[in-house]
Amino acid sequence: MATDDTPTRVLAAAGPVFADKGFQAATVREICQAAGVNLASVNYHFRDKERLYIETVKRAAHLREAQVPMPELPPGAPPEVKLRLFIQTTLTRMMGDRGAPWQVRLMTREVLHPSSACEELVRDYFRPHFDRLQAILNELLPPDAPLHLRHQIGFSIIGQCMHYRVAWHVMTLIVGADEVAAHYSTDALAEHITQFSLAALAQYRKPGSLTAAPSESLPPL
Amino acid sequence: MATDDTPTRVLAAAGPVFADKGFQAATVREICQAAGVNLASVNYHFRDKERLYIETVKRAAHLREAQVPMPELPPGAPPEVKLRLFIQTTLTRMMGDRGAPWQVRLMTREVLHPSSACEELVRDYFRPHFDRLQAILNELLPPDAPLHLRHQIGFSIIGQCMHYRVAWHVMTLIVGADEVAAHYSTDALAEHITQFSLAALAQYRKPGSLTAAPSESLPPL
DNA sequence: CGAGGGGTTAAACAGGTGTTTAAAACAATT
DNA sequence: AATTGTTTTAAACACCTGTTTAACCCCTCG
Repeated sequence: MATDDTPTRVLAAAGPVFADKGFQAATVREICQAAGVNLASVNYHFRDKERLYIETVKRAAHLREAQVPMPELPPGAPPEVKLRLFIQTTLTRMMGDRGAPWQVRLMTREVLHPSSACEELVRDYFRPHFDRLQAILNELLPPDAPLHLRHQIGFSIIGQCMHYRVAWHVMTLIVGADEVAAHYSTDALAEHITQFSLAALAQYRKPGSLTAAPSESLPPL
Repeated sequence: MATDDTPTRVLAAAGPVFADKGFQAATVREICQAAGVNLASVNYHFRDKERLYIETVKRAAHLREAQVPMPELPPGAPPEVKLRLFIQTTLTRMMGDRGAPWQVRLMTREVLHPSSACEELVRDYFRPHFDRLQAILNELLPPDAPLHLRHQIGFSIIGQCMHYRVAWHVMTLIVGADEVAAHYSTDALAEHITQFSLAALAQYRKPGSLTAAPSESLPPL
Protein backbone atom coordinates (compact mmCIF):
# COMPACT_ATOMS: atom_id res chain seq x y z
CA MET A 1 0.00 0.00 0.00
CA ALA A 2 2.93 2.29 0.66
CA THR A 3 4.15 1.62 -2.87
CA ASP A 4 1.34 3.59 -4.48
CA ASP A 5 1.64 6.43 -6.93
CA THR A 6 2.60 9.71 -5.34
CA PRO A 7 -0.58 11.49 -6.54
CA THR A 8 -2.63 8.59 -5.19
CA ARG A 9 -0.96 8.74 -1.81
CA VAL A 10 -1.44 12.50 -1.59
CA LEU A 11 -5.08 12.15 -2.53
CA ALA A 12 -5.60 9.45 0.08
CA ALA A 13 -3.91 11.48 2.80
CA ALA A 14 -5.71 14.70 1.87
CA GLY A 15 -9.17 13.22 2.47
CA PRO A 16 -9.14 12.89 6.25
CA VAL A 17 -7.18 16.10 6.72
CA PHE A 18 -9.55 18.23 4.65
CA ALA A 19 -12.53 16.53 6.30
CA ASP A 20 -11.26 17.24 9.80
CA LYS A 21 -9.99 20.80 9.41
CA GLY A 22 -11.60 22.23 6.30
CA PHE A 23 -9.86 23.72 3.31
CA GLN A 24 -8.29 26.72 5.00
CA ALA A 25 -7.13 25.15 8.24
CA ALA A 26 -5.70 22.08 6.55
CA THR A 27 -2.05 22.62 5.61
CA VAL A 28 -0.20 21.23 2.66
CA ARG A 29 2.62 20.29 4.98
CA GLU A 30 0.38 18.12 7.14
CA ILE A 31 -1.06 16.35 4.12
CA CYS A 32 2.35 15.65 2.62
CA GLN A 33 3.69 14.41 5.92
CA ALA A 34 0.73 12.05 6.32
CA ALA A 35 1.28 10.81 2.79
CA GLY A 36 4.99 10.41 3.34
CA VAL A 37 5.88 12.51 0.31
CA ASN A 38 7.78 15.70 -0.26
CA LEU A 39 6.22 19.08 0.35
CA ALA A 40 6.42 20.08 -3.31
CA SER A 41 4.40 17.08 -4.48
CA VAL A 42 1.08 18.86 -4.17
CA ASN A 43 2.13 21.70 -6.44
CA TYR A 44 3.87 19.40 -8.88
CA HIS A 45 1.04 16.91 -9.33
CA PHE A 46 -2.02 19.06 -8.60
CA ARG A 47 -0.77 22.58 -9.33
CA ASP A 48 -2.71 24.10 -6.43
CA LYS A 49 -3.91 23.33 -2.96
CA GLU A 50 -7.36 24.19 -4.29
CA ARG A 51 -7.09 21.76 -7.21
CA LEU A 52 -6.12 19.03 -4.77
CA TYR A 53 -9.15 19.90 -2.65
CA ILE A 54 -11.54 19.70 -5.57
CA GLU A 55 -10.13 16.35 -6.67
CA THR A 56 -10.45 15.10 -3.09
CA VAL A 57 -14.11 16.12 -2.89
CA LYS A 58 -14.97 14.40 -6.15
CA ARG A 59 -13.18 11.27 -5.08
CA ALA A 60 -14.99 11.32 -1.71
CA ALA A 61 -18.42 11.20 -3.32
CA HIS A 62 -17.46 8.48 -5.75
CA LEU A 63 -15.84 6.46 -2.97
CA ARG A 64 -18.75 6.69 -0.57
CA GLU A 65 -21.24 5.65 -3.20
CA ALA A 66 -19.15 2.54 -3.85
CA GLN A 67 -18.81 1.79 -0.13
CA VAL A 68 -22.56 1.87 0.50
CA PRO A 69 -24.29 1.18 -2.81
CA MET A 70 -28.03 1.52 -3.13
CA PRO A 71 -29.35 -2.08 -3.05
CA GLU A 72 -31.25 -3.33 -6.05
CA LEU A 73 -34.88 -2.49 -5.50
CA PRO A 74 -37.02 -5.37 -6.78
CA PRO A 75 -39.37 -3.74 -9.28
CA GLY A 76 -42.37 -5.59 -7.93
CA ALA A 77 -41.73 -4.72 -4.29
CA PRO A 78 -44.28 -2.50 -2.54
CA PRO A 79 -43.18 1.14 -2.38
CA GLU A 80 -43.23 1.01 1.43
CA VAL A 81 -40.42 -1.53 1.36
CA LYS A 82 -38.54 0.48 -1.21
CA LEU A 83 -38.79 3.57 0.97
CA ARG A 84 -37.46 1.75 3.99
CA LEU A 85 -34.52 0.44 1.97
CA PHE A 86 -33.83 3.93 0.67
CA ILE A 87 -33.86 5.44 4.16
CA GLN A 88 -31.65 2.66 5.51
CA THR A 89 -29.11 3.19 2.77
CA THR A 90 -29.18 6.96 3.13
CA LEU A 91 -28.67 6.77 6.86
CA THR A 92 -25.92 4.17 6.57
CA ARG A 93 -24.09 6.32 4.04
CA MET A 94 -24.27 9.33 6.32
CA MET A 95 -23.42 7.65 9.59
CA GLY A 96 -21.06 4.79 8.92
CA ASP A 97 -20.41 2.19 11.57
CA ARG A 98 -18.03 4.10 13.85
CA GLY A 99 -18.90 7.73 13.26
CA ALA A 100 -19.18 9.48 9.95
CA PRO A 101 -16.28 8.61 7.64
CA TRP A 102 -14.14 11.34 6.17
CA GLN A 103 -15.89 11.13 2.83
CA VAL A 104 -19.18 12.16 4.44
CA ARG A 105 -17.65 14.78 6.69
CA LEU A 106 -16.03 16.35 3.66
CA MET A 107 -19.27 16.36 1.68
CA THR A 108 -21.12 17.87 4.63
CA ARG A 109 -18.66 20.75 4.63
CA GLU A 110 -19.31 21.19 0.95
CA VAL A 111 -23.08 21.30 1.50
CA LEU A 112 -22.87 23.92 4.22
CA HIS A 113 -20.14 26.05 2.66
CA PRO A 114 -20.18 25.30 -1.05
CA SER A 115 -17.01 25.72 -3.07
CA SER A 116 -16.49 25.31 -6.79
CA ALA A 117 -16.75 21.54 -6.34
CA CYS A 118 -20.35 21.75 -5.14
CA GLU A 119 -22.17 21.93 -8.46
CA GLU A 120 -20.47 18.81 -9.73
CA LEU A 121 -21.27 17.09 -6.43
CA VAL A 122 -24.95 17.88 -6.84
CA ARG A 123 -25.05 16.77 -10.44
CA ASP A 124 -23.25 13.46 -9.99
CA TYR A 125 -24.28 12.53 -6.49
CA PHE A 126 -27.06 14.35 -4.70
CA ARG A 127 -29.47 14.77 -7.58
CA PRO A 128 -29.44 11.12 -8.71
CA HIS A 129 -29.96 10.12 -5.08
CA PHE A 130 -32.87 12.52 -4.74
CA ASP A 131 -34.36 11.32 -8.02
CA ARG A 132 -34.45 7.78 -6.68
CA LEU A 133 -36.43 9.01 -3.72
CA GLN A 134 -38.81 10.90 -6.00
CA ALA A 135 -39.43 7.73 -7.99
CA ILE A 136 -40.44 5.90 -4.83
CA LEU A 137 -42.65 8.77 -3.68
CA ASN A 138 -44.40 8.74 -7.03
CA GLU A 139 -45.73 5.30 -6.15
CA LEU A 140 -46.94 6.51 -2.76
CA LEU A 141 -48.57 9.78 -3.83
CA PRO A 142 -51.66 10.41 -5.93
CA PRO A 143 -50.92 11.42 -9.53
CA ASP A 144 -52.23 14.95 -9.03
CA ALA A 145 -49.85 15.81 -6.21
CA PRO A 146 -48.02 18.97 -7.30
CA LEU A 147 -44.31 18.80 -8.00
CA HIS A 148 -43.23 21.13 -5.23
CA LEU A 149 -45.12 19.05 -2.69
CA ARG A 150 -43.34 15.91 -3.87
CA HIS A 151 -40.06 17.74 -3.50
CA GLN A 152 -40.85 19.06 -0.04
CA ILE A 153 -41.89 15.62 1.13
CA GLY A 154 -38.57 14.35 -0.20
CA PHE A 155 -36.75 17.04 1.79
CA SER A 156 -38.76 16.12 4.88
CA ILE A 157 -37.40 12.59 4.61
CA ILE A 158 -33.83 13.57 3.72
CA GLY A 159 -33.89 16.21 6.43
CA GLN A 160 -34.76 13.69 9.11
CA CYS A 161 -31.76 11.57 8.05
CA MET A 162 -29.40 14.50 7.68
CA HIS A 163 -30.24 15.78 11.15
CA TYR A 164 -28.53 12.82 12.78
CA ARG A 165 -25.45 13.52 10.68
CA VAL A 166 -25.37 17.24 11.37
CA ALA A 167 -26.49 17.46 14.98
CA TRP A 168 -25.21 14.16 16.37
CA HIS A 169 -23.06 15.77 19.03
CA VAL A 170 -25.67 18.26 20.16
CA MET A 171 -28.26 15.51 20.17
CA THR A 172 -26.07 13.36 22.40
CA LEU A 173 -25.73 16.24 24.84
CA ILE A 174 -29.51 16.61 24.94
CA VAL A 175 -30.75 13.05 25.36
CA GLY A 176 -27.68 11.58 27.05
CA ALA A 177 -25.21 8.92 26.01
CA ASP A 178 -27.25 6.08 27.55
CA GLU A 179 -30.33 6.68 25.43
CA VAL A 180 -28.17 7.06 22.34
CA ALA A 181 -26.42 3.75 22.98
CA ALA A 182 -29.73 2.00 23.56
CA HIS A 183 -32.00 3.41 20.88
CA TYR A 184 -30.04 5.31 18.23
CA SER A 185 -28.51 2.58 16.14
CA THR A 186 -28.67 3.20 12.41
CA ASP A 187 -31.27 0.48 12.01
CA ALA A 188 -33.47 1.79 14.81
CA LEU A 189 -33.33 5.33 13.45
CA ALA A 190 -34.10 4.13 9.93
CA GLU A 191 -37.09 2.24 11.27
CA HIS A 192 -38.37 5.30 13.10
CA ILE A 193 -37.93 7.64 10.15
CA THR A 194 -39.64 5.14 7.85
CA GLN A 195 -42.61 4.73 10.15
CA PHE A 196 -42.89 8.47 10.77
CA SER A 197 -42.72 9.29 7.07
CA LEU A 198 -45.07 6.57 5.89
CA ALA A 199 -47.73 7.73 8.32
CA ALA A 200 -47.27 11.29 7.12
CA LEU A 201 -47.50 10.17 3.50
CA ALA A 202 -50.79 8.39 4.09
CA GLN A 203 -52.66 11.68 4.52
CA TYR A 204 -52.02 12.75 0.93
CA ARG A 205 -53.92 9.74 -0.36
CA LYS A 206 -57.11 10.88 1.30
CA PRO A 207 -59.39 12.43 -1.33
CA GLY A 208 -59.54 16.21 -1.19
CA SER A 209 -56.47 16.61 0.96
CA LEU A 210 -54.59 18.22 -1.91
CA THR A 211 -57.21 20.78 -2.82
CA ALA A 212 -57.86 22.07 0.69
CA ALA A 213 -56.06 25.30 1.45
CA PRO A 214 -53.54 24.94 4.25
CA SER A 215 -55.34 27.45 6.38
CA GLU A 216 -58.46 25.32 6.31
CA SER A 217 -56.81 22.34 7.90
CA LEU A 218 -55.81 24.33 10.94
CA PRO A 219 -57.28 27.49 12.43
CA PRO A 220 -54.91 30.49 12.44
CA LEU A 221 -54.51 30.70 16.20
CA MET B 1 -23.27 53.76 17.10
CA ALA B 2 -19.61 54.47 16.34
CA THR B 3 -19.19 55.82 19.85
CA ASP B 4 -19.60 52.43 21.48
CA ASP B 5 -17.28 50.71 23.88
CA THR B 6 -14.25 49.19 22.22
CA PRO B 7 -15.08 45.65 23.43
CA THR B 8 -18.62 46.11 22.18
CA ARG B 9 -17.43 47.25 18.76
CA VAL B 10 -15.04 44.35 18.49
CA LEU B 11 -17.73 41.89 19.50
CA ALA B 12 -20.13 43.35 16.96
CA ALA B 13 -17.58 43.19 14.16
CA ALA B 14 -16.41 39.70 15.07
CA GLY B 15 -19.86 38.16 14.60
CA PRO B 16 -20.21 38.39 10.81
CA VAL B 17 -16.53 37.64 10.23
CA PHE B 18 -16.52 34.48 12.31
CA ALA B 19 -19.84 33.41 10.77
CA ASP B 20 -18.55 33.87 7.23
CA LYS B 21 -15.07 32.40 7.53
CA GLY B 22 -15.01 30.24 10.63
CA PHE B 23 -12.66 30.52 13.56
CA GLN B 24 -9.44 29.62 11.77
CA ALA B 25 -9.88 31.52 8.54
CA ALA B 26 -11.12 34.68 10.25
CA THR B 27 -8.25 37.01 11.09
CA VAL B 28 -7.92 39.30 14.04
CA ARG B 29 -6.74 42.02 11.70
CA GLU B 30 -9.92 41.83 9.63
CA ILE B 31 -12.12 41.99 12.71
CA CYS B 32 -10.27 44.95 14.15
CA GLN B 33 -10.34 46.79 10.86
CA ALA B 34 -14.11 46.22 10.55
CA ALA B 35 -14.54 47.48 14.11
CA GLY B 36 -12.32 50.49 13.51
CA VAL B 37 -10.11 49.70 16.49
CA ASN B 38 -6.47 48.94 16.97
CA LEU B 39 -5.07 45.49 16.32
CA ALA B 40 -4.11 44.91 19.93
CA SER B 41 -7.64 45.48 21.21
CA VAL B 42 -8.60 41.85 20.91
CA ASN B 43 -5.76 40.68 23.09
CA TYR B 44 -6.18 43.52 25.57
CA HIS B 45 -9.93 43.13 26.12
CA PHE B 46 -10.44 39.42 25.38
CA ARG B 47 -6.98 37.96 26.03
CA ASP B 48 -7.25 35.51 23.13
CA LYS B 49 -8.72 35.16 19.69
CA GLU B 50 -10.40 32.04 21.09
CA ARG B 51 -11.93 33.90 24.03
CA LEU B 52 -13.33 36.46 21.63
CA TYR B 53 -14.80 33.64 19.56
CA ILE B 54 -16.49 32.05 22.56
CA GLU B 55 -17.95 35.36 23.68
CA THR B 56 -19.18 35.97 20.14
CA VAL B 57 -20.93 32.59 20.01
CA LYS B 58 -22.68 33.14 23.33
CA ARG B 59 -23.79 36.59 22.26
CA ALA B 60 -25.09 35.20 18.96
CA ALA B 61 -27.45 32.77 20.67
CA HIS B 62 -28.72 35.35 23.11
CA LEU B 63 -29.19 37.90 20.32
CA ARG B 64 -31.08 35.57 18.00
CA GLU B 65 -33.44 34.48 20.73
CA ALA B 66 -34.28 38.11 21.36
CA GLN B 67 -34.74 38.83 17.65
CA VAL B 68 -37.24 36.01 17.14
CA PRO B 69 -38.81 35.24 20.51
CA MET B 70 -41.07 32.28 20.95
CA PRO B 71 -44.61 33.73 20.98
CA GLU B 72 -46.69 33.22 24.05
CA LEU B 73 -48.55 29.98 23.63
CA PRO B 74 -52.06 30.37 25.06
CA PRO B 75 -52.36 27.55 27.59
CA GLY B 76 -55.79 26.57 26.37
CA ALA B 77 -54.88 26.41 22.69
CA PRO B 78 -55.03 23.04 20.98
CA PRO B 79 -51.62 21.35 20.72
CA GLU B 80 -51.87 21.36 16.91
CA VAL B 81 -51.83 25.15 16.93
CA LYS B 82 -48.98 25.20 19.41
CA LEU B 83 -46.96 22.89 17.19
CA ARG B 84 -47.50 25.06 14.15
CA LEU B 85 -46.41 28.14 16.08
CA PHE B 86 -43.33 26.31 17.32
CA ILE B 87 -42.36 25.22 13.81
CA GLN B 88 -42.94 28.69 12.41
CA THR B 89 -40.75 30.25 15.07
CA THR B 90 -38.03 27.65 14.67
CA LEU B 91 -37.95 28.09 10.91
CA THR B 92 -38.00 31.88 11.15
CA ARG B 93 -35.10 31.82 13.58
CA MET B 94 -33.09 29.61 11.26
CA MET B 95 -33.85 31.35 7.98
CA GLY B 96 -34.34 35.02 8.63
CA ASP B 97 -35.90 37.23 6.01
CA ARG B 98 -32.96 37.69 3.65
CA GLY B 99 -30.89 34.59 4.16
CA ALA B 100 -29.65 33.23 7.45
CA PRO B 101 -28.24 36.01 9.67
CA TRP B 102 -24.74 35.73 11.05
CA GLN B 103 -25.97 34.63 14.43
CA VAL B 104 -27.49 31.49 12.92
CA ARG B 105 -24.60 30.83 10.58
CA LEU B 106 -22.25 30.98 13.53
CA MET B 107 -24.37 28.61 15.60
CA THR B 108 -24.61 26.18 12.69
CA ARG B 109 -20.83 26.05 12.56
CA GLU B 110 -20.82 25.31 16.26
CA VAL B 111 -23.32 22.47 15.84
CA LEU B 112 -21.35 20.80 13.06
CA HIS B 113 -17.89 21.40 14.50
CA PRO B 114 -18.34 21.91 18.23
CA SER B 115 -15.82 23.97 20.14
CA SER B 116 -15.64 24.68 23.85
CA ALA B 117 -18.60 27.03 23.47
CA CYS B 118 -20.94 24.25 22.38
CA GLU B 119 -21.91 22.83 25.76
CA GLU B 120 -23.01 26.21 27.01
CA LEU B 121 -24.93 26.74 23.78
CA VAL B 122 -26.84 23.50 24.29
CA ARG B 123 -27.57 24.22 27.94
CA ASP B 124 -28.81 27.80 27.47
CA TYR B 125 -30.31 27.64 24.00
CA PHE B 126 -30.91 24.31 22.27
CA ARG B 127 -32.12 22.29 25.24
CA PRO B 128 -34.76 24.80 26.42
CA HIS B 129 -35.96 25.05 22.84
CA PHE B 130 -36.18 21.28 22.55
CA ASP B 131 -37.97 21.04 25.91
CA ARG B 132 -40.66 23.35 24.63
CA LEU B 133 -41.21 21.02 21.70
CA GLN B 134 -41.35 18.04 24.03
CA ALA B 135 -44.03 19.74 26.11
CA ILE B 136 -46.15 20.18 23.00
CA LEU B 137 -45.59 16.60 21.88
CA ASN B 138 -46.68 15.37 25.29
CA GLU B 139 -50.13 16.72 24.50
CA LEU B 140 -50.17 14.96 21.15
CA LEU B 141 -48.84 11.57 22.22
CA PRO B 142 -50.39 8.89 24.43
CA PRO B 143 -49.02 8.81 27.98
CA ASP B 144 -47.33 5.46 27.48
CA ALA B 145 -45.18 6.57 24.55
CA PRO B 146 -41.59 5.80 25.55
CA LEU B 147 -39.18 8.66 26.13
CA HIS B 148 -36.82 7.83 23.28
CA LEU B 149 -39.72 7.80 20.82
CA ARG B 150 -40.79 11.26 21.99
CA HIS B 151 -37.24 12.45 21.47
CA GLN B 152 -36.91 10.91 18.03
CA ILE B 153 -40.20 12.45 16.96
CA GLY B 154 -38.84 15.78 18.18
CA PHE B 155 -35.71 15.27 16.09
CA SER B 156 -37.82 14.37 13.08
CA ILE B 157 -39.50 17.77 13.36
CA ILE B 158 -36.34 19.73 14.12
CA GLY B 159 -34.52 17.87 11.37
CA GLN B 160 -37.05 18.90 8.76
CA CYS B 161 -36.55 22.55 9.74
CA MET B 162 -32.78 22.32 9.98
CA HIS B 163 -32.53 20.79 6.52
CA TYR B 164 -33.59 24.02 4.89
CA ARG B 165 -30.94 25.85 6.88
CA VAL B 166 -28.14 23.39 6.12
CA ALA B 167 -28.87 22.36 2.55
CA TRP B 168 -30.48 25.49 1.16
CA HIS B 169 -27.93 25.98 -1.59
CA VAL B 170 -27.91 22.34 -2.68
CA MET B 171 -31.68 22.29 -2.55
CA THR B 172 -31.86 25.34 -4.82
CA LEU B 173 -29.59 23.59 -7.31
CA ILE B 174 -31.88 20.56 -7.28
CA VAL B 175 -35.35 22.04 -7.61
CA GLY B 176 -34.42 25.27 -9.38
CA ALA B 177 -34.68 28.90 -8.38
CA ASP B 178 -38.18 29.29 -9.81
CA GLU B 179 -39.77 26.67 -7.61
CA VAL B 180 -37.91 28.04 -4.59
CA ALA B 181 -39.20 31.53 -5.25
CA ALA B 182 -42.75 30.30 -5.69
CA HIS B 183 -43.16 27.71 -2.94
CA TYR B 184 -40.34 27.90 -0.39
CA SER B 185 -41.24 30.92 1.70
CA THR B 186 -40.76 30.43 5.41
CA ASP B 187 -44.52 30.36 5.94
CA ALA B 188 -45.13 27.81 3.20
CA LEU B 189 -42.39 25.55 4.51
CA ALA B 190 -43.67 25.85 8.06
CA GLU B 191 -47.11 24.90 6.84
CA HIS B 192 -45.81 21.84 5.00
CA ILE B 193 -43.68 20.63 7.92
CA THR B 194 -46.60 21.11 10.30
CA GLN B 195 -48.98 19.16 8.13
CA PHE B 196 -46.44 16.42 7.45
CA SER B 197 -45.60 16.03 11.13
CA LEU B 198 -49.15 16.17 12.44
CA ALA B 199 -50.18 13.39 10.07
CA ALA B 200 -47.21 11.34 11.21
CA LEU B 201 -48.08 11.98 14.84
CA ALA B 202 -51.63 10.75 14.42
CA GLN B 203 -50.48 7.15 14.00
CA TYR B 204 -49.14 6.95 17.55
CA ARG B 205 -52.59 7.63 18.96
CA LYS B 206 -53.96 4.47 17.40
CA PRO B 207 -54.28 1.78 20.09
CA GLY B 208 -51.60 -0.90 19.91
CA SER B 209 -49.32 1.09 17.64
CA LEU B 210 -46.77 1.45 20.42
CA THR B 211 -46.63 -2.21 21.39
CA ALA B 212 -46.24 -3.60 17.89
CA ALA B 213 -42.65 -4.48 17.02
CA PRO B 214 -41.30 -2.41 14.13
CA SER B 215 -40.74 -5.50 12.03
CA GLU B 216 -44.45 -6.33 12.25
CA SER B 217 -45.56 -3.11 10.64
CA LEU B 218 -43.55 -3.76 7.52
CA PRO B 219 -42.31 -7.03 6.03
CA PRO B 220 -38.49 -7.34 5.86
CA LEU B 221 -38.17 -7.19 2.08
C1' DC C 1 28.09 4.53 -22.63
C1' DG C 2 25.93 8.98 -21.81
C1' DA C 3 22.48 12.27 -22.78
C1' DG C 4 17.78 13.38 -21.63
C1' DG C 5 13.66 13.92 -18.94
C1' DG C 6 10.10 12.90 -15.50
C1' DG C 7 10.12 12.61 -10.59
C1' DT C 8 11.93 13.86 -6.08
C1' DT C 9 14.25 16.65 -2.77
C1' DA C 10 15.84 20.36 0.53
C1' DA C 11 16.05 25.02 0.73
C1' DA C 12 14.48 29.45 0.19
C1' DC C 13 10.87 32.96 -0.73
C1' DA C 14 7.29 36.42 0.01
C1' DG C 15 3.50 37.16 2.53
C1' DG C 16 0.35 36.58 6.42
C1' DT C 17 -0.72 34.85 11.29
C1' DG C 18 -1.64 35.72 16.55
C1' DT C 19 0.52 37.90 20.10
C1' DT C 20 3.63 41.03 22.74
C1' DT C 21 5.81 45.30 23.95
C1' DA C 22 6.95 49.84 25.24
C1' DA C 23 5.66 54.28 24.55
C1' DA C 24 2.01 57.60 24.09
C1' DA C 25 -2.67 59.45 25.17
C1' DC C 26 -6.27 59.81 28.06
C1' DA C 27 -9.23 59.95 32.37
C1' DA C 28 -10.00 60.57 36.97
C1' DT C 29 -8.57 61.37 41.69
C1' DT C 30 -6.09 63.72 45.14
C1' DA D 1 -2.02 70.84 38.74
C1' DA D 2 0.28 66.60 39.54
C1' DT D 3 -0.18 61.76 39.64
C1' DT D 4 -2.23 57.57 39.24
C1' DG D 5 -4.32 53.87 36.61
C1' DT D 6 -6.48 52.62 32.33
C1' DT D 7 -6.79 52.48 27.46
C1' DT D 8 -4.88 53.09 22.83
C1' DT D 9 -1.29 52.96 19.50
C1' DA D 10 2.42 51.64 16.14
C1' DA D 11 5.98 48.63 15.78
C1' DA D 12 8.13 44.47 16.31
C1' DC D 13 8.31 39.47 17.22
C1' DA D 14 8.34 34.62 16.23
C1' DC D 15 6.10 31.51 13.68
C1' DC D 16 3.53 29.40 9.93
C1' DT D 17 1.44 29.60 5.23
C1' DG D 18 1.41 28.14 -0.05
C1' DT D 19 4.45 28.23 -3.61
C1' DT D 20 8.83 28.29 -6.23
C1' DT D 21 13.45 27.15 -7.33
C1' DA D 22 17.52 24.76 -8.55
C1' DA D 23 20.06 20.85 -7.72
C1' DC D 24 19.73 15.87 -7.68
C1' DC D 25 18.40 11.04 -8.55
C1' DC D 26 17.16 7.32 -11.43
C1' DC D 27 15.55 5.14 -15.28
C1' DT D 28 15.00 4.84 -20.33
C1' DC D 29 16.47 5.33 -24.97
C1' DG D 30 19.68 6.40 -28.64
